[in-house]
Amino acid sequence: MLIGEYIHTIDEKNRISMPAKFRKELGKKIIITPGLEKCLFIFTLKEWEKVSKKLSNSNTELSFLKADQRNFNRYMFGRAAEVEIDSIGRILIPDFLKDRIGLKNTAALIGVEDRVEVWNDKVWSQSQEAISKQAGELAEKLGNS
Amino acid sequence: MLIGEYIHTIDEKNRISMPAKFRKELGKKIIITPGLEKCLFIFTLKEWEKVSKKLSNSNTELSFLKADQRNFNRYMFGRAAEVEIDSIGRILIPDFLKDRIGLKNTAALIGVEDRVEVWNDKVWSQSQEAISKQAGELAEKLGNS
DNA sequence: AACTAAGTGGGAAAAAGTGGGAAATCTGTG
DNA sequence: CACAGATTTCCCACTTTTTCCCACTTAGTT
Repeated sequence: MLIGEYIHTIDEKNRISMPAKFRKELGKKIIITPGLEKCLFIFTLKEWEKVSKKLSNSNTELSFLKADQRNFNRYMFGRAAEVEIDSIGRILIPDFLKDRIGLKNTAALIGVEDRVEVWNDKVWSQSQEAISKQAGELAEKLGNS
Repeated sequence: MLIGEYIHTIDEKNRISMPAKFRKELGKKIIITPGLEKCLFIFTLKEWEKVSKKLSNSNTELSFLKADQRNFNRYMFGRAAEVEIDSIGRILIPDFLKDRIGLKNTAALIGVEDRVEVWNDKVWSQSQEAISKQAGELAEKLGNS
């Protein structure tokens, strides 16, 4: 399971090292896609298979949302990239994804169960502050559903 | 069952020793997460499995499609850490968790049935005073529900 | 007072993260 | 098609952080 928060730097060559604790689970190749909210999602190949299968199959359940579905899939698939992890655990983030979330020198790498999220570190800490305040509320809400 | 209150110091390397009475039950590895209210939760791996299963409904659907779910998972998983207990019973508290609850030199370790809570010792004693005053009231409330 | 167990502190080795050079590849131009 | 310049890839090296192990101190027990 991928958990925890790590702040790493992005060097001039656009490289960023994956936290050592994530490497075993991530394997050698990963899929990086634009995420929801201002972040990127990183999936293992295995997880990506699951995700893409579910996204494409959900037509059956969500047929009334077809146009939305198409657009969402364009969003997720169209900008996804397969990226290799180098011998010492670093990846290259494509420029178009970097720009999308305003990455500059440092990024926050967040393990969220079955994916890694990449955030501008400042945006991350701000959004966490906001979320921590709501956490109790959210917990109750999810607890009831 | 984990019970009791212990005040321990946190050294310059961010280490804190688990009370000897907790060690057998905690095992070799634990999960430490932000708690609700201003404390951290420490779970055994077994307990964490239960907790995380309840938190994510990733078996049934994609965990990232609902905004509330995303945010709560970021909070619970993103700021969790799997931590080993060293040969003499100490753990390392990640900085981002330490900061969150304002830990400095000493912490209160509280056994609460199936988890351990970590508090800033001063915050703990204050909140205890407050709670003891309400305890009777709280009991009635819970008895009625 | 000696012994044991629990908690605290610190040094040395190992690992993780960061930076940078050189070879290889790509791009565009004459 | 050859070449220069730029970009990418691969590898090595440095620095910082983490991990592992050992030793000291305190408190409670016999």
